[in-house]
Amino acid sequence: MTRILVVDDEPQMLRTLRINLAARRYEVAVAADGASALTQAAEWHPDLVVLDLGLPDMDGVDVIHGLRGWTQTPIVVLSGRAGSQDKIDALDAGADDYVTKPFSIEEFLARIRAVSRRAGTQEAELTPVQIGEHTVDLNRKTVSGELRLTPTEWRILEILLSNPGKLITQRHLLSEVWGSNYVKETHYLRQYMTQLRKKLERDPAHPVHLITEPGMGYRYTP
Amino acid sequence: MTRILVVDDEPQMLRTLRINLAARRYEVAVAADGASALTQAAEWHPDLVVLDLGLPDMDGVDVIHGLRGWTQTPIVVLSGRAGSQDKIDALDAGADDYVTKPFSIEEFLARIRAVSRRAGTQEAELTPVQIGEHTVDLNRKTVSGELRLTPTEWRILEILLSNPGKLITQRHLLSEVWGSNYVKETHYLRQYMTQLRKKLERDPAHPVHLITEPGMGYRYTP
DNA sequence: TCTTCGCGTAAGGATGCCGTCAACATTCGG
DNA sequence: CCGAATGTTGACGGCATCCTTACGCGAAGA
Repeated sequence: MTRILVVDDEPQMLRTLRINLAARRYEVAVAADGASALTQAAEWHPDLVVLDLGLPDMDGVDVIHGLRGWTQTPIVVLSGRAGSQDKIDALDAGADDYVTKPFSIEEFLARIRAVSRRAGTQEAELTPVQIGEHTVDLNRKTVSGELRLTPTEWRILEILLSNPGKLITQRHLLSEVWGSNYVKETHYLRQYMTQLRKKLERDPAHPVHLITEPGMGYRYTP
Repeated sequence: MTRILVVDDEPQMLRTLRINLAARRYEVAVAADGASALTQAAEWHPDLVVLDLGLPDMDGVDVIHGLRGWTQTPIVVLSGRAGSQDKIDALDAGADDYVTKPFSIEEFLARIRAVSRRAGTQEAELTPVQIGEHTVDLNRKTVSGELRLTPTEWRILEILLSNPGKLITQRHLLSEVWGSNYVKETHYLRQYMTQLRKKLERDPAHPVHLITEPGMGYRYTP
């Protein structure tokens, strides 16, 4: 399910967007100012951000810069200002589309689809993955054999499994799962990797699929 | 250089767009109707298509479908029709953005940049490199044949392989890998070059790809 | 021929990282 | 309000990687 973060300070607009997006089966989170938008995005990792430029605490373009510092998540800007310079600034800062109020909700949804279609090459239905004697289905978040994984375990596994054979640096894992302030806390990873191996590997002491690359990171090998 | 195909039947508009795009160092080709647009696109393989919906010979949405049948090239639609249903149809057919006339040329250019920026992020993959009988993939940090390299080995190899044929001075390697305070410690390099050759070269005593240039530095020759 | 210098190779000790166990804090559902 | 599941933190032994030292070799020059 596509996760959308809606950033707007007008309760009326927030309500309208949330209802319409939820009706289309999007998973929606909201933020009312720039600061909480940035923290929300870092924690929740939305697939798309809808951003109103008229925020109370900071300039909308700065919010775009803040997001683009670490993520390529599509950004659709909403704005009451129709001036072309505003559009140019927002688009060049890294926004993917710019919609001026008032707008048709149907057009807005079509633009959401267009933008996330272009971004969503990864969304192409991941096939279930075999790890030892277990089958992991990332789409349905299920593991064969009465096994249950915790949310954090899923987030780690998701990153590793969707890049088969590729080395994922500790830095990347930590910043994706815990946020960029936790880049040094490598013992988190050690902790959860042992958990995952205990649950998934046939012989947790000699892992075959969840491999450590000393000094660098971890790797899933099929 | 980015290649843009402009499809429009009004000579005035064609002229304006071509001049403005050329001034921004885009390479421009033009087409005046849907049929020639499709053949032009097939022959010329543009990086982006600017498409006016009001063509004389066929419906604009059909042109989009025709393009989307074989290419993912970004499409920016121009249209005089501001109706939201037109936008929805075009976007859902596969267009990436929709601009209504009249429009600011600067805004239009910003949207061109935004769309082609998003399309460009999907590429940028380094191709694996052959060394003797081994294949080295810098992206995934893998070597064919159950071989594993240490972090320092990777950092050295990364510098050498991304400059094929070029001489890399000892000074440069040392300062990149160990820092500028270690510029004199050339024995570090000897140590690690031996290791790399042992792991990668067919005959480590007579290297073919990881070459020493006495007194200067090292070189990777494909 | 002898000397000097830079390079390649080998082996051993030091360091830092990793895996693991265990305790504590926090969250969540009943 | 309580208990269980999850997340966080600390401690410690083992081991891979890195650094260091030592020595042999060959090329260039005196």
